[in-house]
Amino acid sequence: MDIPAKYNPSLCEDKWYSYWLENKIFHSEPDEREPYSIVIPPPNVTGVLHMGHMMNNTIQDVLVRRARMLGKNACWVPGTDHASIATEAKVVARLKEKGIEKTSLTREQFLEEAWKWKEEHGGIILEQLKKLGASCDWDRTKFTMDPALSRAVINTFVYFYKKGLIYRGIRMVNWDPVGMTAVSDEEVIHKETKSKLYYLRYFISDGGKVGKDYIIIATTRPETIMADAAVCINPNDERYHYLRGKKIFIPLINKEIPIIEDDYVTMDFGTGCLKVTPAHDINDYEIGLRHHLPVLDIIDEHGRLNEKAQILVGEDRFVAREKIVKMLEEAGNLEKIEDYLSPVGHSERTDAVIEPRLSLQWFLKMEVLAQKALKSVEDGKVNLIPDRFTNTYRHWMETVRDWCISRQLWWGQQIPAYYLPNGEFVVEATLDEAFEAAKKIDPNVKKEDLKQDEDVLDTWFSSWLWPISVFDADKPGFPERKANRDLAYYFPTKDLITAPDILFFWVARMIMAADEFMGQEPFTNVYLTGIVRDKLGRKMSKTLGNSPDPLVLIAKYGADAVRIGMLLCSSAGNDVFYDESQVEQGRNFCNKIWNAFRLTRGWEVDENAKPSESAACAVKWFSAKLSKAINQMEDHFSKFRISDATMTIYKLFWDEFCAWYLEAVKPAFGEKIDKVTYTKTIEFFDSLLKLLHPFMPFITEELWQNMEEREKGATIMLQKLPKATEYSEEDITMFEEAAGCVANIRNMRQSKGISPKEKLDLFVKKPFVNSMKPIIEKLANVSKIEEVDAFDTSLQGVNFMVSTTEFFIPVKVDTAAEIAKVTAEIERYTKFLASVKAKLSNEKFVSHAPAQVVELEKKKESDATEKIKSLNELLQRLK
RNA sequence: GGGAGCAUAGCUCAGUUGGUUUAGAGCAUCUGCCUUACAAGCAGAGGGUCAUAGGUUCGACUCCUAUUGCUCCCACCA
Repeated sequence: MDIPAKYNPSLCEDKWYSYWLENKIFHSEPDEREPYSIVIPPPNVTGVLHMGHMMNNTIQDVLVRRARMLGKNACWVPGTDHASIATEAKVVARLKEKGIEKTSLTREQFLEEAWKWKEEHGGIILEQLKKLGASCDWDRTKFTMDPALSRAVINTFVYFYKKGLIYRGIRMVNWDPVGMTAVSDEEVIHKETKSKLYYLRYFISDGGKVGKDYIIIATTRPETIMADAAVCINPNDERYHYLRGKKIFIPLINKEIPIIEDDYVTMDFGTGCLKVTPAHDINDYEIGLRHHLPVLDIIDEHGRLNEKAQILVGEDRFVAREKIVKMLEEAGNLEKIEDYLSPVGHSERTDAVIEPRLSLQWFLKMEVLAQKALKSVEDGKVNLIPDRFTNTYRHWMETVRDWCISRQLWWGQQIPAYYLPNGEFVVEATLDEAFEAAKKIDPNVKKEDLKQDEDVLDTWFSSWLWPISVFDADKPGFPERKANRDLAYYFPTKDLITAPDILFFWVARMIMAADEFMGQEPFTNVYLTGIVRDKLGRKMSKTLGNSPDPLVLIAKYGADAVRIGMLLCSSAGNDVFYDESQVEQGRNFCNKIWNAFRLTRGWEVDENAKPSESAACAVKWFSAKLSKAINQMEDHFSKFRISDATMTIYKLFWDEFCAWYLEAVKPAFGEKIDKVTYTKTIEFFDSLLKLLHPFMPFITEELWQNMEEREKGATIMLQKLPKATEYSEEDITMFEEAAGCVANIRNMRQSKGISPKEKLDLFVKKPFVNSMKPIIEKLANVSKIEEVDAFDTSLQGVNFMVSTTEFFIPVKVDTAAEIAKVTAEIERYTKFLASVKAKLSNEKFVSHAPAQVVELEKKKESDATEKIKSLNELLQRLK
């Protein structure tokens, strides 16, 4: 035998992946079969594979491969997301390393750099997915900034603008001073942050001069006092009624501002006095609107104080905070400082502290879109798995605010709004169309006078079209897509596998877009995977350095092992605690499969021999077991219980097929195996490999190809998954009884130090009806099974019971130990019997419980009574 | 502050309309085996008052209430 004893994944993974690619097995074209389509959640184009991707894509691959083997036309569309903020930040950083500032480049020059970066790094993550075995249709690989996809985005913008859902306005937005752009509410992460509450003295104006009296105002942001427009008190706060109509001075700059009254102020928080800074706080902005306060913006786009601040100009807001506190202290305006824990908004992408900032942005009205998207889920047209996410989904959809879709970046789809010299604008997909439209406003306008909006669109404004746009790429029209063959065939997709943290960012918005443009849901099931955490429960992250490199893992253990490791610990919606031992388990499993193959491969077949009795039994039993497992797996898959399905096939292969079946059919040393059993075994093995294939594509292909001579281009990938047949449950229970008997005998051998090689006699009390007796003989190494009415009391030996059948093996025993064991057994059963009897003597139980439950208890009673009786007899004999 | 979820063996989790469960699995642990497919293996064993306290019920891991601990989401008290 020339097969090595250990499976070496590196010898077959690349080989078979190339084979699949060469034979275009992942590629799908519409045909008469039922489609099964999945779109990949597009990873960031500049990203690298992390454990979350591994988990996510393994599950997708399992589903796709399974669908393919069920005879469906499976299509898994891969691609990447341009991720505007993240990518732009990386490009800016790279330029900086070269000593180039973004501001020194033109938009075109910058974009050239960005595309270069994309070409260099964009494919990395997809190449990594190939190592995992992902059976994506690579010919359909898309990028959210591909010309056709970008066109779709622009057309969508124009469409919503003309529908009146997109508007432009000055609003307080979440400003990311590092990314130098506005971000949407969803991109702001609130973190509990340790900060300080500063109590400042504001002196009351005495006829335009700084008076002697002061009030104390608590603030977390002393650096913004220069932008204060008023001090606000609650109208019901009698403590401050004396301030009505008075004015007050801002410390340091001595600017006089009014005292105003508003219900917004909480009397018992801080001092009950609130400094109102309309330009730098969303609430203050709203108070300002109510009281017509001036808005003074003293922080620039970098988060630094500008000249309007008068002091500390050019200082970063946090530096300014430190400095101004000192200045206030020196000036006698600082009362005290308290530690304070408060939620502070951070940018999802850059982690910068968000600065509320007034700016001119584009918004999409969400109310109606959200209502419809909520209905899709509530009506069950989209199933969230697990369904408890429906609650959070509903909450979000009911409280959603308008979506800020403009970003002050260059990397992305530029907003198709064109400004006329007079400040008016038109929204059209192209400059030519815009020119036509502009002429209607101003007949004298020249094309070159039109200036396109500088901003780009939020990345999610392109990814929400993903399940539509990936099929539409060869058609210029959007939303004119009726005639698109691929879209008509593959849309809607079936399942979406993604992480719960982008349920709102992405999933909800895809539902909105699909409803708007396709009039139906973009997918039926949304399977939300857990977040992969380390053993300590921390989220895997680059900064913590606790995320293993998936490629290193694959190199070390093999892709199949990594996949099994991920699958075994993945239950929907629950966080996943990753530990390398799971991958190790996967590797061991590969090895087990490999060695089972080596065994069958090494058998020599005797064409004329008849199957042994034990082999015949094993075949009968295993075919029943196989069918049962197939049914169980189908059930698990229908409920997205992927880890259970994995465990079902894992145990079927290892515990049933290897540990019992192969042992039962294995010919004695030096002997050949009969043809019938051999053929059956290979058939079973073939079925098992097919069932395993979606989980472990590489090793199964390798072994399947080696089982027999295959045609050119043949692959296990396209074989039909075995179907369950009618089977007898009795064959299974009979076998289990026999196996129980074998286990008892093995146990006895071990405790008595009897070698497995030593043949034993086995006596059993009549009647012993079991069709699997030969299994006992072979696997327990029993020379004969003799049925008797009563055991020979003159023989010393060991008794044991399986279910209610009594067995006896004559061997030398330690009588005292045996007595102790039996006594303990009797005690245990007596206790159990007592509890059953108590139940049965309870009239209420007998009258209320269903008949079959009562019957069951009665059976337990009689069984236990029986057992105690024979145990007592045994005890007598021992004595 | 509001909402959701979780708590079962050392670890990770099943337990699917409350009764075939005297609570299961995998891993880990321990014991014995280099048995001619596999020591990445084989054969066995031990290990849980199902977070706590009540309640409903003939019967509760399962349903209800409260408490404790953890996690996540949402939220403009300076």
